[in-house]
This record gives sequence, C-alpha cells and structure tokens, in this order.
Amino acid sequence: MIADQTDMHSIAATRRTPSQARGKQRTENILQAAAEVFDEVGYDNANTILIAKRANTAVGSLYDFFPNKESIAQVLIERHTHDLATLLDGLITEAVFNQPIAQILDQLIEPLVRFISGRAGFRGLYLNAPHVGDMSALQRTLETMLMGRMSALVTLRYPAHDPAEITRSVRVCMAIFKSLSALAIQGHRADASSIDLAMIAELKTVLGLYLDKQFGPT
Amino acid sequence: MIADQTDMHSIAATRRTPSQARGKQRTENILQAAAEVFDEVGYDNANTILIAKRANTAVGSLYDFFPNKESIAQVLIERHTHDLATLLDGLITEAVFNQPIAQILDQLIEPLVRFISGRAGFRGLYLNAPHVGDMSALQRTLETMLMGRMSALVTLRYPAHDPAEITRSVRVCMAIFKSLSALAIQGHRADASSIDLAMIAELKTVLGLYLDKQFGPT
Amino acid sequence: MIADQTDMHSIAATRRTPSQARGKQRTENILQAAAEVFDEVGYDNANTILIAKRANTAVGSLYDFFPNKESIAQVLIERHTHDLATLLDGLITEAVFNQPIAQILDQLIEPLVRFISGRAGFRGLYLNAPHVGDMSALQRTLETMLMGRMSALVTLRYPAHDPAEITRSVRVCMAIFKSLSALAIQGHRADASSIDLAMIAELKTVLGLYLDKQFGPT
Amino acid sequence: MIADQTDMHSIAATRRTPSQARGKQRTENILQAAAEVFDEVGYDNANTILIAKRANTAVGSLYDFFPNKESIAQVLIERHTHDLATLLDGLITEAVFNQPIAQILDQLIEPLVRFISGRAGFRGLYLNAPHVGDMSALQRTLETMLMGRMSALVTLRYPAHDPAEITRSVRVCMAIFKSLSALAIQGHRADASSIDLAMIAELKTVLGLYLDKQFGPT
DNA sequence: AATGAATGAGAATTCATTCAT
DNA sequence: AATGAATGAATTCTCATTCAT
Repeated sequence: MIADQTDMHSIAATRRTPSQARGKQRTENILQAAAEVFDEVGYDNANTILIAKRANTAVGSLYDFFPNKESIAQVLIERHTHDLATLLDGLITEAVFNQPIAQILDQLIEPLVRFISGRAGFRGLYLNAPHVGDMSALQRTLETMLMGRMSALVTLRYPAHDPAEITRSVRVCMAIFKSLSALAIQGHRADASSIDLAMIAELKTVLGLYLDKQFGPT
Repeated sequence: MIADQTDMHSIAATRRTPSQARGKQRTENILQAAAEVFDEVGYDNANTILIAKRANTAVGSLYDFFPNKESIAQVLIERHTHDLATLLDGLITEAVFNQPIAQILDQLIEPLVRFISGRAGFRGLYLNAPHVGDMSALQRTLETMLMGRMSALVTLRYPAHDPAEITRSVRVCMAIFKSLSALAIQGHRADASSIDLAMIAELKTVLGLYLDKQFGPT
Repeated sequence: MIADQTDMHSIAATRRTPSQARGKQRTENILQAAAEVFDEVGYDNANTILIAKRANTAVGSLYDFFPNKESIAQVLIERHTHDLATLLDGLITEAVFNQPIAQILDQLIEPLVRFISGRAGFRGLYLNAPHVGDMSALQRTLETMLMGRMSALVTLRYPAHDPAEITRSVRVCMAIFKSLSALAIQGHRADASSIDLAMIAELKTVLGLYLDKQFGPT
Repeated sequence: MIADQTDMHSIAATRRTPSQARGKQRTENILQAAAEVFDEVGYDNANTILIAKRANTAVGSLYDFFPNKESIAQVLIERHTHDLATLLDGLITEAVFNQPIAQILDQLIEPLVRFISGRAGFRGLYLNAPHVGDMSALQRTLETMLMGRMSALVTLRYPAHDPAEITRSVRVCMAIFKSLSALAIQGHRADASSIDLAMIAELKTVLGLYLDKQFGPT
C-alpha cells in the first residue's frame, strides 16, 4: 500500500495520472460498447454482461464506473444532448438571419443528420426508443434541449409570431425531423457517409414547405 | 333463483353460448388489459402477471387463451391491421378520384387518427414501439398493410408517376403520419374525443403541402 | 330430490342403476385412457387434462371419480395386482407339483407375458417406471404380491430349502422376469399377439437354467 | 490474514488457477448434487432449485455452467459413458481369450458393479430411469456404448456365431446385468463397499449359465 | 354428475447487481 | 481497480386441482 502511494507520485510526474487515464479509457470503451448494443437491440433488451464483453471488460468494472445500467444510458444521452447543443449553437449563429428558409435548412439538416448518424446510441436511446419507462425522463432532457434551440431559432428567424404557435410548429418540425432522419439513417450503423440523401432532400422539402406556410415565405 | 329464471328469457341470447361467451369475454378482457399495459409500459416491460391482474384473472387463464406473451401482442396487431384496413377501404373508395388533395386529407386524416386513438395497444405496440426484437415481424404486417393501402391511394390519385418515387413519398407520408398522429393522441388514453385538433390540422397541412409539391397541385 | 328418489326405484327395477352404470363406464374410460397415457409418456409426464380428453370427459369428471392423479395410478396398480394374482393362482395350482421346471416355465411364462402386454398401464407404472417418489409405495403392493406368489410356488416346488435362499432366488427371478419381459413386449402397444417370442424363449431358458442350478434339476 | 499469506505457499497449487479452479469445483459440486438428487427422486422430479441448494449455490450459478436441467444430466451420462468405456476397455483386454466364461465374469462383474454403485447419478439416470421423454436419447448413448463393448467381447470370446444371435444374447445379458446389479446396489448410496455380494454371485451365476448354454461351455 | 374455465403454486430460466479475490 | 463468479428476485409458462354453472 505504502509502496503504491510512493509510486503514485513518481509515476504521476511522468505519466500524467495513469490510472485515471486508464479509467477514462475504460469508461469510454464501456460507453461505446453500450451505445452499440442499445442501437442493436434497444435499451430493454441490452444486458450488462454483453455490454461489458463488447467493451473487453468484466461486468464488475462496468459497475465500478456506473452505478447501474440506466446510468450508462444517462451519460450517453447527456453527451448527445451536450454535443448536439454545441453543434446547433455553432450552426445556428452563422446560419440564421435574413436567409431564405431553404438555405437555412440546407445548412442545418444534413450536418445534423450526419452528426446523429455518427453518434452511437442515439438511435437506440432516442430515435427508435419507446417513450415509456425509465428512459422517458432522460429522453426528455434531450428533447427539451432540442425544443429550446429550435424555438430560439424560429423565434429569431420569425419574430413577431405567437409564441404558442411557434411552440406547436417546433414540435411539428421536431417530430418530422425525428421520423424522417430515422428513415435516412436506417440500417446505417454509425457510418456517417452512408445516409440516404434522397430522404434528406425530402426532409428539407417538407420542413421548408411547412415553415414557409406557417410563417410566410421570406 | 326465481329472478334468474325470469331473466333467463331476456338474457337467453347471452346464455345461448355459455362457455364460448365466457371465454370470449375473458379473451377480450385479457386483450384489453394487455393493450393498456402495452400502452403504459411498452411490450418489453409488460409482464403476464400484471396483464392477468389487470384483466382480473389468473396467469393460468391467460395461458389458456394465448400460448405466450407475444401471441397476445400478435392478436392485437392483427386486429389493428384488419380494422384499419377495413376503415381505410371504406374511406378510400369514396374519397379519392378527382378531389383536390386537401379534401381527401380532410376526409381521411381525422377519422384515421380518431380510430387509432381509440385503439388500445396501438401506441404501445406500433406508434411508440422500437423496431427491434420479437415485435419487428408483427409490426411489419401492420406497416406493410398501411404502405400498400397508401401506395394504392397515391397511385390512383396520381397515375403516371414513377412507382419508385411513389414508394418513397409514401414512406415519407407514413413516417409523418405516425409521428404527428402520435403527438395528436399523446396522453389521451383511449378517449377519442380528446385528440389534439390543432395537431391534426398541422398534419393535414404538412401532408397536403408535401403531396402537392411532389405530384403537382390539383 | 324426493321425485328423484322415487324415480330411482322405478328405473332401478328396469335399468339397473343407470347413473351408476354410466359412472362405471366413465370410470373405466378414464382408467383406460390414463393407462395408455402412462404407458406412452410415463406417470410423471402424464397430465390430467390429456387423460380426460383421451377418455372423452372433462377434467372435472376425472376428479369426480378420483381424488387426484395418483389415485388413478393406484387403482390401476391394484387391478393389475389383483388380476395378476388371480391369473397366477389359476396357473400355479394346476401347474406345479412334480413337473420338471422347464415344463412349469412353459406353462407360466408366456401366459404371464401375454397377460402383462395386454394390460394397459402395466409398463408405464411398473415395468418401465422409476422406483422413486409417490409411486414406490404403490409399486410395492404389486411387487409384494408377486414375490409372495412366487415364493409360494418355489417353496411348493422345492421344499426343504432355506427360506432366505428362496427369497433371494425369487428376487432374482422377478428381476429377470421384469427386465426380459419388458424387452419381449417392447413397443407393442397393448397388442398381446405381437410379443417377441424369441425373447420369451430366452426368458424361459435363463430362468430354467438358474432354477435348476439353485434347487437341483428335477 | 497472516495465516492466509503463510498458507499461500502450501495452497499455491490451488491458487494457481483461481477462477478455473473455483469454477471447476462449483461445476463438480453441482454435478454431484444433481447426481444425488437424480438418484433420490428421479430426473423428472428433480428441480434446479433443489439441486442448487444441495450444491450450496444459487440457481443462477447452476445456469452459469449449464444451459438447462437436461444438460446436467447429459454431462453426467456422458461421464458415465466415458468412464465405463475406459473401465471396460481395461478389463476386457486382459480378461478375455481362452479363459472359461466363469473366470471372465469373475473379473468383470464385481468391478463393474462396484464402479456403478460408486457413480452418483447412474441409478437415477439409467438403472432406474424410465425410457421416455427427454432422457431417452441420452440414455441411448450409454446403452449403445455398453452394447458395443459387450458385443465385441462376446464376438471375441465366441467367434463363428451368428451376429444376430449374438446381438440378442447381448441384449439379454445387458438386461439381466441392469436389473440384478440394481438389486445388488439397492439403497447403497455411493458407498461402494456395501454392495450385496450374494446378489453379485447370483448375477455371475445367471450370466455364466446363460452364456455357456448359448455358446457352448468352454 | 358433467363440464371446462379458473386458480395459483411451482418450475425453468434470465439478468441486474454484488462481492470475494 | 479489475475480474467474473455468485446471488436471487423477477419473469415466463405449466399443470394439478377447484368451482361455478
């Protein structure tokens, strides 16, 4: 024990928290493995031993880093939420004012879908997941963030519109985005390059038509 | 006793098939209970004891009528498929030729959503269900029927269009219909009168805009 | 009730206890059905609903006549015990004294095996049955009877031999008889004519050799 | 603690393969427990919880090592088959040529019965088991091996005899061996020293007489 | 007595989680 | 921290037995 502690210091100096680094790596492996499994069989049918095996660890290690199965999904969803928020913040600031809606969609949709299709776990935990049970609350964090960003975007782009109306329209857009992007990604396992571009075009068309209709063509 | 005998005449119709009637009723109770449970917690999290309790029966009875849990879902989906097909056949024949698309949607969408919102189990097994595992095959029967009816409708309404294009458009419409009707029904438990009419309107708007765009306004 | 009783008498005079006759018939049907099922799948794997169906009755009726599954087996074994005892008593009295053992076996073995092969339930409950669990006690009644008859026979045929020795020899003969007669009957479903005669011959040979050796040739 | 460390040296052999050794031990415990339970109540009446308890484990552990109840029986029967084959191969090569049959039996029978009586599970799964249901196929592997060895032995000892005749004789010997060895072992739970020697003698007598008769005394 | 639907304890099996090493 | 064996509650399904009709 004492020897260990002594080692810690000397190693720390050179190797920069090796154990933490290893732990970090293991955490990432577990998250990645879990994400893949969730995508493949869904959260309910995923089992922890399979996840651990996929991550080249033992179940016990999984529980060293996560208190339970749900918490793994939680971290994944939080990351998706955070990363998507970041992406959207990047895209929205440059993309919005005074451009015709079609151009905005051109700049937003495909990057978004590409991003999503590359995020392991996104489909299994959100796009294709049933909205029941333990997951609902987690899914809501993602959904809420998306709704917020989208509402902000729409409010910026179309000021002077009834907020209630905006909210409903955003829900409509979100639902359409979710369902059609799921189609566009369908069966493409974390392979960002192989999304269905025709379906992306349809998605843009539908959203463009709808937004123009709702808020007036600009 | 005497009262019973007197009643016999009036309820003769019921007593005519005593065993079948009871069995039928029990089957229906189980199906109804299962449908509700599926809607509430999803197929995966539903368990047979809970379903039986909800149906005021013992598990054993459930297994008198259904060989396993999946078969209950199967019967429900088959019914949904059949009843929806019947409804669509009724609506489509009268509704289609030469009317503007907006009118067709007026006649189709709300009845459809009302129908769906009144069908216990529809959300849990189809609208909100992930397409993984045991259910996929069953869901496909419903999906295939819907796709078929929709493709026929669109082909009738817009002849001389590329079948491949039609197929993609129908997929788009189906996805939009699924996601927005889920929003319209949201949280309304088998209460057909309380669907969200504003959302229905949005659904009609979106589909109308999209179809006009795809196949030319008429 | 009173009317019933009155009827009872008048009917009894002409029809000889009709309800009892029907009950008797039903009992027999159940016993026969159970015997067949026991032969086919064994006591443990037999289930009461299957037995009832085979007997063209409802399970409930089965329980009108028998308090439980075991009691059906009990009645069958008791019958086998009784009928076999009767048969043996018939065969033994005429067969025994002063004949060479080979002749006695000629008179005993084939009739016995034919009898057994024609008794539904005998194989399932005795010849092929494991000697464990609920059945053991019942099987013992049959076994005890057989041992008694056989011991008597041997004692008559070979007086002046040590009873302990006789007992052991009878156990040996019984075991040989059981196992080889099972082979002779093998796969012949209550079809008394199709027992394996070569195996019967072997059985007689073995028992003859053994008895001659044990008690001296006569 | 200190004691443990000291022990480390002496039990190093055990600790060498910690996981495998423990797993191995657990597997053996389960097999032993299952074997005992099978002997006591038969395969059908044995249940996994009882087996697990007897093995001082939880059911789950049982299923860590065996996919289902049948597979436990399978392993036991395979072991019996293998070990018995090994034993027989050892006994037969030295035992056979030119010796009188009585001497061969002297060398074979008692070791065989001793071996069998020491094998937990042998009675429950084979000697006393009904030949129906899931077990039949497994039992056949054992039976087939035995028949093969025995046929080979008899063919070596008595060449120039009709194979069909040999086959029937071997079946007869096998049946006799099964039934009389069961008697010799009766109630002796894995206690090899307490087999019934008088019954062993009877078994040898019977087989000797029969074989001499069938194939000519030598 | 007859019927067969209903009951629920019990058996096989799975899997999230814990714990000894 | 790492390992994976161990645990046992939970789940699906079966079947002897009961009971309303």
